[in-house]
Amino acid sequence: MKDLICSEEVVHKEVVKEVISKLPSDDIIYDLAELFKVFGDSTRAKILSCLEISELCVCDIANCLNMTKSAVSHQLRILRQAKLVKARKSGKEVFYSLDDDHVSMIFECGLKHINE
Amino acid sequence: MKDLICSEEVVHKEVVKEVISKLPSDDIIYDLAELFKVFGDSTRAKILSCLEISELCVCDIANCLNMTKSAVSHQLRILRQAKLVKARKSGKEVFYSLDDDHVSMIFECGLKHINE
DNA sequence: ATAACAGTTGAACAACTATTCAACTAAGGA
DNA sequence: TCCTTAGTTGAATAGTTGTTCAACTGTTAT
Repeated sequence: MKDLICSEEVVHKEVVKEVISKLPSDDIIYDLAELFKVFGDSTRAKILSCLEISELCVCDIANCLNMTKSAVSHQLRILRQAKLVKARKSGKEVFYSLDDDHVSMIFECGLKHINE
Repeated sequence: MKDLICSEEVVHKEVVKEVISKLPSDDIIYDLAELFKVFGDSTRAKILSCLEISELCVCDIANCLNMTKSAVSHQLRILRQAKLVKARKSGKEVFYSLDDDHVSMIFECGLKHINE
């Protein structure tokens, strides 16, 4: 990991120093990236879209997406760990719903960018 | 891909039908996931954070992150393709900056979720 | 011209991730 | 009690992805 020479000009050194001092902490950036990584899979994005419409059990989600319950369950675990969905057990079934309203907000932000 | 039996109850069938009809198109969800995937890597998140502070050349970004120019350049290509950053050539150097203000908005949304 | 530097690019490799499969738990109905 | 269904889980596999390395282009300075 060298190759970091860049120009030895003072201007560059000072800009770099300034940027580094203003940068958010590594932890925050890492957490942010981890959060967006969860949104960054179309299966999970689809699951979240479903849950924006209605609370659903695993089987119904699987039917909506034409996927196996197992595949859906694996993704739900990731969404649960990210605190994006919550589970409610009722008899044999487990109903999932969005854990807070940030999900819709984040989707909205993304859509604004996509629609130029 | 079977295993989709779920209960044969009418209620379930109707909910699934309703959700499917209200779901955004596959294309939109795919594009959304692709966008968030770009944010979902801490190197790229860091680069974007740097550019939120100041326009920077590749070498300076590499110095800020303590990475090689090559690694940074690869990530900048991804950010360019996602239309999140734009490039301006000046002599030997290429200066990068944020392409629009959605980047900051999306970061803000993410932070709100992280801070519970 | 030639040397030095900024940046890009493609191939290779290692690390990660999503889906499948099979085995399992738990709850309800016969 | 036994069978069926809903859901979860771990291991395996196939596909994806980030970094490194080496080679390359283009610009500036000597």
